[in-house]
Amino acid sequence: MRIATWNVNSITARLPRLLAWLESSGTDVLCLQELKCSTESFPAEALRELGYESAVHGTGRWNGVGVVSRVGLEDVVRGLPDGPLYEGVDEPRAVAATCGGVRVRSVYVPNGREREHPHYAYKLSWLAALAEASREEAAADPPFAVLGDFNVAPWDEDVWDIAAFDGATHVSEPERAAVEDLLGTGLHDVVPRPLKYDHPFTYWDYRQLGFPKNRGMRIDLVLGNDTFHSAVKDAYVDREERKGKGASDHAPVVVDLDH
DNA sequence: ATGGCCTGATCTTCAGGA
Repeated sequence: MRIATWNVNSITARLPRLLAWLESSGTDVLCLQELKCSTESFPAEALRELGYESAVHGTGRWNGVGVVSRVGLEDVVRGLPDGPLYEGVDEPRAVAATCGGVRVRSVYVPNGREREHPHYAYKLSWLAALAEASREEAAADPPFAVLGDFNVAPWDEDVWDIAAFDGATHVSEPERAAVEDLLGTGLHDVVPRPLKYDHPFTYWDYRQLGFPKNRGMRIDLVLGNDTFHSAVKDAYVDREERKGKGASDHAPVVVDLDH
């Protein structure tokens, strides 16, 4: 089974590339983030024509997550139990489903903006709620993984130049500790292969020639429990999908499972 | 060949992204 995660930065803007990529990559299950659409306006019919079912949690302009699968889609859960609100709003940042016997949770972790910003405290609370929501399935036997845009680079090597991130979000100790706590529930960081250069970055800023200069970050993660991790045959970042006109600023992370 | 931001909405400017 081939499972992937991809922050598409608008499903509407990315639809032609998404449909082509699903076919060319042979992906069975895809976790999506930053749909930037409502559940009602998600292009479920176009995906159905390719043989994929969809589970979507979106409210409009911001955020939005989904799971699409051609190997079944059951037991959909939208949101996080006891997830924090931001400015009184329960934002669509998580959706879980069971696809072909594998439980997946697609997540779009809050950005945090600045360390002093209320969004940063929200980010830490959201990650804590994610750990609680995942605790049971992480420790259980059936294959389970949390996949998505974590907006945290777990290690200094996961950004192109740690010196450029002095005082920034995404690399701070509390954010990394929150991801470490999530791993502590029984999950393993499935680090993908880069297809070029020496580090598997998954995001490159649109600005200032970020991609051509390989100024990237590894912030899209696949965290799998023991059963999931043991079944991993291969994992890589499909950087080809970051190329050219009409690309998302994130590349898909692809995992092949012996399952 | 990978090229100096992109997306959607409050829509000709702006918030948000990371």
